[in-house]
Amino acid sequence: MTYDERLDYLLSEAAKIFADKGFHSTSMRDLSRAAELSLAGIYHYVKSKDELLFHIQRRCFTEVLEGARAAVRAVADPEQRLQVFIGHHVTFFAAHMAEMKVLSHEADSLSGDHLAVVNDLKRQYGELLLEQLQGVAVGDVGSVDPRVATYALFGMLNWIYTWYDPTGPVSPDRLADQFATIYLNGVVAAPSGAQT
Amino acid sequence: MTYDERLDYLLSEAAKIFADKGFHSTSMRDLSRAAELSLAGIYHYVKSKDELLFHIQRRCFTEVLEGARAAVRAVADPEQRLQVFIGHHVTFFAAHMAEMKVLSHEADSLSGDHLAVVNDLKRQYGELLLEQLQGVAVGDVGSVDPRVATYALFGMLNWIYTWYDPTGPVSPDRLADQFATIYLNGVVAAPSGAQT
DNA sequence: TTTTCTACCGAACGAACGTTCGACCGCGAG
DNA sequence: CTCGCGGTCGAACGTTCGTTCGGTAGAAAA
Repeated sequence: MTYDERLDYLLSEAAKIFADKGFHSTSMRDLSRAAELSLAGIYHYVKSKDELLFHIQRRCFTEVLEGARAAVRAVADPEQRLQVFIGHHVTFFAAHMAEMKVLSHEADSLSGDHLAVVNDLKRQYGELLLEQLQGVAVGDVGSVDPRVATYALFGMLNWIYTWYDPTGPVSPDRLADQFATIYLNGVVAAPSGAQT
Repeated sequence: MTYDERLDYLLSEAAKIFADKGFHSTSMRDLSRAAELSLAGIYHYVKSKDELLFHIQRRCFTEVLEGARAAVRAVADPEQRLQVFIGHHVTFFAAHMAEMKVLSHEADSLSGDHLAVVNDLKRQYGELLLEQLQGVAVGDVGSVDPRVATYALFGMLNWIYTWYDPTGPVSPDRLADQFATIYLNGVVAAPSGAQT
């Protein structure tokens, strides 16, 4: 096992435990057990517990950001772009539950430079969504603040770590479709007739 | 100051600190400082740190549940009921930010009986929303699972603790309206014409 | 006046925490 | 062969944690 593989393994095991018990309730001893590495051995790969969380968050956020950029680049229609953004987020979330839960739930367990870096990624991701939102008219004649619409969607999307089971009856693809339907057209049946 | 007032004060100060630093990062010494009570004195009012969190969560959840029940009882139209439910949740959230953040963010910091009691309240609250949803047709001809629709709304609503400032430019009432618009009719402008 | 009880506190306890230290081992370079 | 170094470890460090214990002050009850 190379150095990089070992680090990967440590990070992914750590993500699982952080997701399960929370960052602050996880001890370095828990991690050493799960990563099959001595307590002291962990410090050969990371400087501190905080840095470990930082690595997990930055890596995951970078990946989801780049994935989303690539996904929306592939289609032209604004409404479809928004759909694709949602689809990518949900699918990625379902495929990386532990890391994404850590990203969503431990958003302010970091501080200082670490927090600043992650917050900058968050800003970029939010702006990417905002751009997609500008393509579709928001609400009935602009009565909805785009920033509110952004946070509303992220809430819907990120909340899934509290309840969703990717192996349950609702597949990630179907979940994505349903979220897109709700967010784009609402929960109330269209007033009969006209629908895409 | 009576016993009950003292306990209230302790609970509300504790809620603020839990909201600020998280449950596990808050020490009993932090609480004793904020509540102007000695460390040992706290244990005259609660049996443990866990019980303290439990009191905060149960009290807040009971209040929001009863408030929501009263709110939807007051109107008859199904669509308006849903609107009222959303309005109540947002307004209550904005008025009790600390407690509601603790409720949302420390959902599984409890265990055993305490967790079971809070989860039961959560179940009731979810069912109340589900009942409101049954009044309006969900999605275009039932393509959306009501359970998914429920979680989607709760995500939108509860996520506000991560970004919303009730004293900022968007008032709680306006936020509620915008959430209702998005959730009921979607973010895409209606295909021209017909709108309630 | 004496007793009882409620509210409260200082000091301490044992456990668990994140981190560090010094040493050991196997391996490629010299 | 031996030297140095990257990877690993057991043991310990100092600190902080949640909780408990024995006791005090003061008001109410006797």
